[in-house]
Amino acid sequence: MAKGEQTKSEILAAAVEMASVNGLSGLTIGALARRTGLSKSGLFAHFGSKESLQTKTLEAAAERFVHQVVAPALAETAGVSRIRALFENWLAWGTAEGGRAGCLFVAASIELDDQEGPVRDYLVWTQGEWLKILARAAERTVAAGQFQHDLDTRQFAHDCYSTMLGFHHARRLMRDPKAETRARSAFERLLAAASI
Amino acid sequence: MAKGEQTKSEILAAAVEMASVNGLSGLTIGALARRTGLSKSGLFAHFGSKESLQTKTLEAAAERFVHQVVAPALAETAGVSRIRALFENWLAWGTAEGGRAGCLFVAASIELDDQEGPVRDYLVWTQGEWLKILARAAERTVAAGQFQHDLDTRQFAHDCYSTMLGFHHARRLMRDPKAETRARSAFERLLAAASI
DNA sequence: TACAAACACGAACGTTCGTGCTATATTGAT
DNA sequence: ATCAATATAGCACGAACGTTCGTGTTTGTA
Repeated sequence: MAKGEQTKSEILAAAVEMASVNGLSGLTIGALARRTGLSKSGLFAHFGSKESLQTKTLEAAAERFVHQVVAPALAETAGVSRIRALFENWLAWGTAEGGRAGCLFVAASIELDDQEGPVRDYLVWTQGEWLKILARAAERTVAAGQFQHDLDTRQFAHDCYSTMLGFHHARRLMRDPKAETRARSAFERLLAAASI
Repeated sequence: MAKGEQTKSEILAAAVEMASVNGLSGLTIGALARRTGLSKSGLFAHFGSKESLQTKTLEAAAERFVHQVVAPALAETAGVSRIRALFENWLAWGTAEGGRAGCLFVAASIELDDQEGPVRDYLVWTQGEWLKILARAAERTVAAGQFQHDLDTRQFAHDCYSTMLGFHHARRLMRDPKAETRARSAFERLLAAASI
């Protein structure tokens, strides 16, 4: 990896962390430069615009997400156990880094829901992909004979994600010690309702 | 109402709208002054600090929320119909103003989950109250014999709110035309699982 | 070893941020 | 009509914002 790429990926690693805490608009170039030990202009040159930095940060987060949440779950055999893995990995992902920093995508989803532009477009795309991944996992579970054959898999994906969002709220804002218990309880009921 | 109070409540009405779109940190004093036709300093004098403005904005939103969501539901007879009213009113609340402007509390919940301070504290309090309202409505439904007597009402409240958050995501970010259908479907399953 | 390309820096731009002062209107009670 | 209290405007501040520019410093290649 060339020097520039190396630096860029270090910047983006810090950017993902910072944006997870302060949001994408709270991700300022000055603060990011201070944190990475670069000058503002030196850092800026890597991206050309704040908007580009935001998009690249989301891309970097998506790469991590695939690595930490999706890929390990695909290692599980298709069916309920894979769905369980997706769910558990997501909980761990949203809780990572010692409890600090919620899921960047959740934060961005709220921040950008009224802000038109390419950053929003990219976010919508990733979120759509994530829902598709959940739906596809449900389809495979139907095919495996573990879920009802007439299950609305898109609805199932939607309900799963709602549960995750509820967890995020309970855990990060309310600091409810029962957050994980609540989330798992809701998730198990979803599984039960979908199962044969 | 004295002149000052009149102006202040007009400011806060605009502030709630603006913060619903841009978030609490995106609610800037300059933009708010421009919108209300006041000078920056004139507006500022009403609050003394940005933090106070944010808190007062949340308070104003809470007042509206009680008025539009909670109070009408309390007019319904206790039981499933009241819970349904709470749910439907919430959907309408999050969709109000011609589709623009999501729920300010949802936005603030994400924005403030890592930002310590009195604004966060106040938000946590309101969200706790909201969850209590849902739980209490469930308790009354149990007492009315419409829900199972051993229902975990706090869990029920949590699951309801998760469904609302899922709706918010589907509707505002994804612009899913089926958002309401999906939300109602999930909600009806919740009701069914809790019912006798 | 020379040289071009890639990389990073410091300084400054214009704008907006929140927040103070001080003075002037506007208001409500006497 | 007078006067004190309240309400708003004007102006200025230091800091931070994203961005641009010109200039060095590394780096890989010829």
